Amino acid sequence: MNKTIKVRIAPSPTGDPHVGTAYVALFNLAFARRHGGKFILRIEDTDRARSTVDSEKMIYDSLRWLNLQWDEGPDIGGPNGPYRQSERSELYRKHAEQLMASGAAYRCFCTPARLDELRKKLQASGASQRHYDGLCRNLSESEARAKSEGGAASVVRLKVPSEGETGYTDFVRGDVSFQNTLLDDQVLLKSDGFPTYHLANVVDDHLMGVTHVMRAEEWISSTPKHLLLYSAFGWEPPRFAHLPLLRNSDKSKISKRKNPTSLKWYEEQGYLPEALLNFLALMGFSMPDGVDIFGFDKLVEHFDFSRINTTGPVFDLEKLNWLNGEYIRKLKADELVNRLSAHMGRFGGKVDLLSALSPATRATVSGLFAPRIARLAEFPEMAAFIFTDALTYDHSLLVPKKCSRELIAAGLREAEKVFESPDALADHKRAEDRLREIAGAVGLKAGDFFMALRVAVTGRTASPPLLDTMAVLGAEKTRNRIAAAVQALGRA
RNA sequence: GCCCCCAUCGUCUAGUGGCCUAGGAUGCAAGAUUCUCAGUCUUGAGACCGGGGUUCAAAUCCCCGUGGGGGUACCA
Repeated sequence: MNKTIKVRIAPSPTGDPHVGTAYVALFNLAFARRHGGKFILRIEDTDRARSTVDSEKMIYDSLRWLNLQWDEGPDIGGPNGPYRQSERSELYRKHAEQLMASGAAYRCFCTPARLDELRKKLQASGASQRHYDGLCRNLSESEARAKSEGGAASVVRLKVPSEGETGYTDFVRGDVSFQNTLLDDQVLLKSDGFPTYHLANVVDDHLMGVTHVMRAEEWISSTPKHLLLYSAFGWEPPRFAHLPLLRNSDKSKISKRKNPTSLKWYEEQGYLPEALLNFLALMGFSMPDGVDIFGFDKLVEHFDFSRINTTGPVFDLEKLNWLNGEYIRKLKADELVNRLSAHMGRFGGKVDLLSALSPATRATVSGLFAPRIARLAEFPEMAAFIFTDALTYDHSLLVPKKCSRELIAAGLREAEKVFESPDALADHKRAEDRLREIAGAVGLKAGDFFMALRVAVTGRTASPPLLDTMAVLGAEKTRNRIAAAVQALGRA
């Protein structure tokens, strides 16, 4: 009789929603789905100074944006709530008392100053032993009561065995063990009555029925503390798996100084959620067949701890950009329009430029730019010339290198005539042929002439194919722009 | 300082003792396509941290170095 698998992520609502949270959530969710288990979202807001409701809301928003849906959480409830630690204080206090009653924990009255001193002394000596000397361990009940009643501040500490070792088998790393003598008597309850991470975490995971704890590598050295706590309570601990830590290019733990870490940023830049998820999956995980592009369902299908790496992957935006471009190019025409429209409506100028166009033209324009952008946010800037009526020309661009201004002007004037007919662009090939004829007649190389036309029509030297672009604008606008360019040349 | 984790192309990785002359992807370079840019296609350069073992055989197992990272809080 197997217990239902239950996993969780437990972000702290401090600051922007972190890409590392999404990373860990992704693998937790994949594992849960793989085994028909449940995925819990728990908010760890025991740090009262830094936690904010705004930050909590952004966590929901970002995870939803990524479609990392949880089965239980503060916002949707569940059988083992509340799922916000600030609402569970009483629970932690009771459990700490239970530990004191059983003799597994004790009240400690040592001041931060004394602790500091102990730490410094030990560091200086270079010895390998625990920092806290356990002074208050031996306080009698009456002594402790006297101090308490005298108004002395206290914390609750766990009695960590002074011999033996605590170990476990990590699903991704194998056996890991620590000497108990090196582990400090952990603070369980702070002097403000709030639990530390360790206590809250263990109590919650147990009470919520968490069977597998999948978290980042930075928690490895906390694991023995947690194991000791489970044992102090007489509880069966969950199984642990420590995921590699995302890194900056200098291999240090990913940080916002050196990398964009806010999920909001990725959304604003126009990374597709499915592309970001795919990229995150690539960080430390690989498919049996080696493919790089795969969706969440494929990750679920092939998820296995043996396919997770132990080495911390460097977070490389270049590869994300490539991957995102691949996803953009794979989008169906109407879906691409939807994504671009939604993105423009939400970010940047908050104006959906595409809405000014006919449905058919929207699809055409989107399709023209899809292979040219890596992020949705690049579109409004790159396609701006489509939507504006006032282009400004740079003469040096209008006249390609080694071309004479006169010839260009003459060519443009001829081209202008071509677009006097409303259906001049009905047939791209015919229109292109006519322009080539003009180039030849005026004495310009076709390439140079097309470049001049491109600048005249778009104001820039890089654009989608000229005739496609002109067709989107229509004959009239095309002609007007060419005329404007001729004028601009005249003024030069 | 002490404890723990880790180590294959610049980067993400495949590799679980012989299929390895180390594979793929990205990035880079070159070429093709071409009205520019992008895309697409083709080609190229590019790695087993070092030293000892074990073995007929080691990128793969063991040990020692070295390097990197994380932890060492009344943060999480």
